[in-house]
Amino acid sequence: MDAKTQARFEARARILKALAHPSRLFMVDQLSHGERCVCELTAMVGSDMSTVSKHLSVLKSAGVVADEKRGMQVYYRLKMPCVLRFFDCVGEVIEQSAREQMAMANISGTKTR
Amino acid sequence: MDAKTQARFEARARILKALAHPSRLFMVDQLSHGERCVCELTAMVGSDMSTVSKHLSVLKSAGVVADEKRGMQVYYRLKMPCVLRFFDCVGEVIEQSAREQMAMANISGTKTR
DNA sequence: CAACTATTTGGCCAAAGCGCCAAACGGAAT
DNA sequence: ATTCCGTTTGGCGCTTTGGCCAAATAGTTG
Repeated sequence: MDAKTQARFEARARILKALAHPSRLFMVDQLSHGERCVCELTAMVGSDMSTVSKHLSVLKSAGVVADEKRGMQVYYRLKMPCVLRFFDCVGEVIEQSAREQMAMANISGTKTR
Repeated sequence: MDAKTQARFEARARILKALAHPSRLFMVDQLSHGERCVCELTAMVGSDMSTVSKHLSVLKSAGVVADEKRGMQVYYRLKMPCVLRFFDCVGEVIEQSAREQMAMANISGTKTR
């Protein structure tokens, strides 16, 4: 794997890594319905505001969201709505896995994984 | 965020986390061209075979790839080709970010990030 | 069976990620 | 100017990840 290829996949991995957290996915999902301020997201996610803020900054530096201070709050919005397409495929993977585990359980009493 | 929602996003995050590593993305990309055995992937990636094997097992338990032992080797194949669609969007994000950084650099000598 | 090959597993260690708390910041209101 | 509010940043423990090595496995070949 030459340096250029390496770099390309590292860049891709950075984006995916930014998305790879339940709270962050949830926030992306919320932002797909329109912009939200940190306080709204904090209330929805249910963790400390500092935690939420850090999650948002991860998404921001990955280029997935953008922020804008307006009045007293900071509003975040989804910058790359195409990330929503991920969810379709991810959903498929999950359902497929679920189906297979069912099938496995039926064929034998063998425990999956 | 109720428990059900929580669970849904955790499941999604697991998949993305499995993909969120340069070597694993590279392997997924390779597998999109057809199945490969561990030794082939090891040669391409350039790390220890044990490392590659562990990466593959991460992808496998996420349900992204499947393995099959044939002859002396274990062949892995892409189980959910839809993950390839991720790359398009990820590419967009990267290009978009690059463009913005360029613009930033032009407007002022301000350092980005 | 012994030697070999391809792969997986366990162990170790360094590095990264996560969540909370407390402190710093910046703008708004009094 | 002081206080207040929403937000970000720093720091600290804790868990997880990643990569190498060495050892265990499994199937093959001589």
